[in-house]
Amino acid sequence: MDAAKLEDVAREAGVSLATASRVVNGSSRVVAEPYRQRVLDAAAKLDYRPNRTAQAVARGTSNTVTLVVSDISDPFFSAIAAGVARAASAADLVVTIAITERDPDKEAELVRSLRELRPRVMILTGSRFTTAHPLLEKELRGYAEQGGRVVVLGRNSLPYSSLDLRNAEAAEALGRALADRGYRRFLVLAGRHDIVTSYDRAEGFARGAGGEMTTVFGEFSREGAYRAVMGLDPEVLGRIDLIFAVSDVMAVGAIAALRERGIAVPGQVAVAGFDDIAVARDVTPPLTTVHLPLEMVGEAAVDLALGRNAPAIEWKLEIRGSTPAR
Amino acid sequence: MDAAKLEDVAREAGVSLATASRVVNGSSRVVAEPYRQRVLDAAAKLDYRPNRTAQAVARGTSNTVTLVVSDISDPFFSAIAAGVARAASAADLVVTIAITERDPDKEAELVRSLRELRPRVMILTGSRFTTAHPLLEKELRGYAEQGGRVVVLGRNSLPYSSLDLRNAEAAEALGRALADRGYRRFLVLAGRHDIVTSYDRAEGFARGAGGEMTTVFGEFSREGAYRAVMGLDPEVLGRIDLIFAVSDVMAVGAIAALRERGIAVPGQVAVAGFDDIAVARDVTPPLTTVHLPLEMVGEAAVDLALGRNAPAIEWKLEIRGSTPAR
DNA sequence: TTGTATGCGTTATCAC
DNA sequence: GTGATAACGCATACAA
Repeated sequence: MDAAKLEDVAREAGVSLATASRVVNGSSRVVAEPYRQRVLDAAAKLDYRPNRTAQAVARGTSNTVTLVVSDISDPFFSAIAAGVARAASAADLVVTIAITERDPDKEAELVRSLRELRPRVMILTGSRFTTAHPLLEKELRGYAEQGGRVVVLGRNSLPYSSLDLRNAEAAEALGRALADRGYRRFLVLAGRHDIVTSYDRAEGFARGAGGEMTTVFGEFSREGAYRAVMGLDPEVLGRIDLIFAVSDVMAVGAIAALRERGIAVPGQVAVAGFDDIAVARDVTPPLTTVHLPLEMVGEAAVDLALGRNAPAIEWKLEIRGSTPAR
Repeated sequence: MDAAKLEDVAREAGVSLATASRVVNGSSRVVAEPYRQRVLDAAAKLDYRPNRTAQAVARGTSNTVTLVVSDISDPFFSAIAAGVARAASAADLVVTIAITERDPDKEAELVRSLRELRPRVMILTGSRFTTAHPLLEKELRGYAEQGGRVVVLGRNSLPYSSLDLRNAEAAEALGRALADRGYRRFLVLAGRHDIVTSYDRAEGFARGAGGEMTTVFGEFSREGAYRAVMGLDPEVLGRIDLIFAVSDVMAVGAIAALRERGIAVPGQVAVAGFDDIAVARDVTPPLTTVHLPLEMVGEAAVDLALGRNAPAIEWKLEIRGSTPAR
């Protein structure tokens, strides 16, 4: 048995297709009460469900928000996704997700093919890169020209609504706080420097912390950080008193590597991260980090896309056991 | 400027709409080379992108897979989502996510409204309940009757493809292994007993472990477990030597509570979990658990939905530092 | 093999 | 206020 269509409802109610459409989609509110009730009854009786894809074609736009993330199993992104999902649900929007695997080319390709879905909104949360990407820019421009709303997370030079997490400012405050606690010789564990988020956090931290600063690069993931720290020269490790990883995920990898190398945390080397993902409180010692209200970030992204004014995103220092005063 | 439509491509190439359609969607492969090339050129020149929603209307079905999860920020679900996303991407399917917040009624309501999108596939990963849910069953039945493919994760009595994680079997093996290591007095930290997954794991564990068994119920989350353990009678805590939490997320909450209460882990009370989410290796001590290949589970769900035969899901014991031999 | 014509389920523009 | 009817963008019988 096929699904009941609007035509069936109209026939059952003894009204025209147009009238039936008016009452079930509630656009133009002008429908006389007796007719209105008959249509509603017919729809209920037939268990009518509108076909959203058909609506999208007729209206020229869908009720979809597309969320582009680097990796949905990364707690940073899944927390944001939770916020997007909640806000979208409240606005009666459907969320589609797409994974870039941290590949700028793949991201551009995704945006390109996702346009085919005619989403109302596209939210880009994967890290921005310092290098321009012509294809991405072209696709976004085309999408926006055709009425799509774009929201980009993080500092960027794209001409769309953007949600700045003020990474540099927060990292600077963290660096200052750790310097105040007596740390002097730092290792910054960064992602690639063409990742804006990584660059801003590393640079901000250095500015705030002062002192000696060594920078090491690794993949922007737990394993990348783990490998980077495992590969560190013992001489370097002996010289530093704190590792600042540009994300909690990386900090966790760094701690694992330090342990594996027999280096006491925070006794010999302290560790700090960024994001305050759930694990930050559950590792031992609890991780000093910068708290970001990630779910709220996701909600704010949807708000922005819908043209509402989004709440400001406020970061907050979380000084925990991984960086005792010394 | 509006997007180029198929009609524009056809006109530009000097062929009919039908011919243009045939070459760009690749269905019936029969199109003479010269025409074919002209259409391709025209499409490229106009930067033509098919309108997926219109295709969905015309074809009567979309290229969408809908993923229903309890909470996307829970690592269990986000790992599965990563697998679903990967497999879907490979099959040229788009993934939409929906969040139930662990509410059976909301789940049913979601399924109901998600049907409006006419997805090809619906994957239900939220935990099954032992109590029947008429609305959910009605919606799923209707969806399936209209050609939709349903895949349900976990043991269940729903008449659709299902992916059994063999929770009871694995939990039993874990219980046996821990008994072999000398543990005798157990506390099982379970979710509600009408959650099939929780019930199976608790029951299987008890069967394998033998010995004394106390069962405590909490919300199926980190906070729920934390609260449950914080509320535990000291006398009970003094009597047990191991807590088995039915998920790693709960185990982590339990460990936090034990620490807060000043109880040494694993010195006074050992802890074991289930799932082997990423954090399991990063907490201290590393968590003994049952490894599930969660991303593979997600991929297998898509395989099943597409009528391919999915690889078997193999669990594996991971005995770690949280349960030393005694 | 190609083109014509019709249909997919809705919305929206008209007259009435 | 209501009802024909033409879009919306594409797929596909059927005829040529």
